[in-house]
Amino acid sequence: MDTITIKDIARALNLSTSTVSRALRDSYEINAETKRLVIEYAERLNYRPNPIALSLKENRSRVIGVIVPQIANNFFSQTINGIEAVAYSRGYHVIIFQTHESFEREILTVQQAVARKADGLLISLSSSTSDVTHLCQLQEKKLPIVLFDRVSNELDSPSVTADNFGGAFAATEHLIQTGRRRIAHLTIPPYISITQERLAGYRAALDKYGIPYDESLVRYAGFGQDEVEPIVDDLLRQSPDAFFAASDRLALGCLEALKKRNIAIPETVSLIGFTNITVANLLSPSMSTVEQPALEIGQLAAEQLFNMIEGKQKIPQPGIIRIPTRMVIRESSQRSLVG
Amino acid sequence: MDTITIKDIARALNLSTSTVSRALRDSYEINAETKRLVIEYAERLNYRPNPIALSLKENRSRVIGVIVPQIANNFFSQTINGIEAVAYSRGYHVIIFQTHESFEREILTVQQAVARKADGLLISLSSSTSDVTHLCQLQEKKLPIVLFDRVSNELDSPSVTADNFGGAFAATEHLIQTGRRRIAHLTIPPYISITQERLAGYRAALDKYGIPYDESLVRYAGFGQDEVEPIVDDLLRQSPDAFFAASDRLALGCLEALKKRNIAIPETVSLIGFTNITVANLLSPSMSTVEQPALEIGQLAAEQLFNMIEGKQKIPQPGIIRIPTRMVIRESSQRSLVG
DNA sequence: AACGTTATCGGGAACGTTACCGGATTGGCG
DNA sequence: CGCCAATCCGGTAACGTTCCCGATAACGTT
Repeated sequence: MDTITIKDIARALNLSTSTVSRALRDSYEINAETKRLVIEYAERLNYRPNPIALSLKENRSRVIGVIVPQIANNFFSQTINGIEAVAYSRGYHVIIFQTHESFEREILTVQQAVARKADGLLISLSSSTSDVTHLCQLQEKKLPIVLFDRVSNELDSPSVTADNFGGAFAATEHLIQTGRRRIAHLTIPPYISITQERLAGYRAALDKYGIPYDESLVRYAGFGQDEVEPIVDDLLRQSPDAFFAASDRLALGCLEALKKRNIAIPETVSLIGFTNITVANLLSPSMSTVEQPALEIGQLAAEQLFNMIEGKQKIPQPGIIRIPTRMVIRESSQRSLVG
Repeated sequence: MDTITIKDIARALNLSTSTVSRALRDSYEINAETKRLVIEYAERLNYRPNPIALSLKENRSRVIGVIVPQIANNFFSQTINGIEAVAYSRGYHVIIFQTHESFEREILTVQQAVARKADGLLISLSSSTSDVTHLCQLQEKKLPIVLFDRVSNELDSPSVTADNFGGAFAATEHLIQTGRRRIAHLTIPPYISITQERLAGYRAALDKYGIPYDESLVRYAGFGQDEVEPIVDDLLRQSPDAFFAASDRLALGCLEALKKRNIAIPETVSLIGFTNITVANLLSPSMSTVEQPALEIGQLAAEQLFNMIEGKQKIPQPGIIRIPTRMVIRESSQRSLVG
């Protein structure tokens, strides 16, 4: 309606749109006086170039798409924070998509992002995604893609994750060194890369200390509301002396279930989580955690993406960047008096 | 590059672009056979209309802007969840902006959203915002705006908030009924509407029970990292027997500070927070809270906005929709044995 | 004096899409 | 047989912007 365009300026100043355009972009072939006139007038009317027209012309949107399983999750909202910081500093906007852990929605969502002409995609795969051909196709069309956290090695794209193997190894080793032997591992659906890596770290630590790997101590939990409790019950029948939980939600669900059953932590079983909640120290008992640098993961992933977008570095080096985790020992995994 | 357009289809089928366009929109003036041809071909090539071209033509973006102080905050990320659900079901996309509690950034951010041609704005004001003329101007330009949570009555727009007065009243009354008299109120910067409302609820409850309002028991905390602790220290000199904290962050900071000083909760002081953290029951002690229905606030706010956008209901009814809060009593505010 | 240079600007096309207007062909009807 | 309406389709402008190509002077160069 009253948004003013380059045409309005041209008409008012008796110039052509091309002249106005060039004056505003400070072209050398425009008279200094004319420039001044145009710029002053534009300023006075608070002219802003129409980004949509720009996008249509330049075939790019200055928008990147971020696809995550869900945003109401501490880890992801922190990651998005990091992504946004980098994006905005480069003049890009961020559109966030949620897959809600559904493969179908992931496909739809990716299509949406592409239709919207996102200049690049930052993706953390849904837990039900085992096949990434929908992403491979995009990559063949030269759309920059960077994976983070939930990555896949079937896609030749840069990836950024925490050092899941190292974190899981450290957590398991810590439990062993505090006298635990039957360490249960409660983890997320098996397709996801991080599940595999954490499981591998867990097994490697067991190996190192000559503890046989017992499959019955490992359980995969989905993302349902009340899925955790029965699984914990089930695991308890194997009489574990420690729990290593692979995510925020699982660690908290685990803690809740154990408290509900009046199982002493850490006396009877100790507990360590792979999580990013900020209140771990305020829990009862305060919870040991392996922390992932979420903000940094987001920043790095975004930087990788912009390197691809702007550097025209078309050939993605499909390296995985691993960021070290940090283990914080709290009450829930103290050496048990019994052990 | 290889994104196919209506022109490609026209060329391939020896038709004009207008015919293709109408065929795809199922116009009555196109032969059924031609339609079939076009639609089949489009399907085969996986044609997707270019939303940017559409936006330019129709002067709307099918994008709404959400402006919040920060996303890495349980309340806001839940709210955004609600907003997204409604938006996506209506075929809109959501771009999220963060103000980081800065007035300057709020102004910039709003400008950004407008320049990006957002069809409407969903805003929760920054804590340093006392002046909303930057929003009034937009409203005069007929841009639909809906405020939520941190609202302002200086703007004639629909607003959606929790029942802050009622929640604060209930929390304070609960503290009084469990024998507390010197109730400290730790709250957020005073400009924000919710601060005023919660303070009013607090005072009203005191009034009802004939407890004089003591200004020295009320403190305003900013959003700095280590701001809470000294304030708690300061408040403790007034020997309060209860704390009513007005946000997630403050309640947790309060809990941490009190635990650090070995002050028994709830024996010496009891504590209730105005918050949305999901782990309140796992804290030590488990924390009483007044919960806001964040998801619902987001949904309702979004629906209000879409009513304005689509219903062309240009004249906003500037009513405030208040959604009831829910008080959950846990250990931190149990009746003290002493009192 | 004829030509090249420089400075400064305008015209038009293009990005992908739709809407308006107009045109062609056909069939029906008087 | 001629006219009109219906059916079906094409051409073009427009959304806001940039860029390529010219155009027009004024000036300097040979």
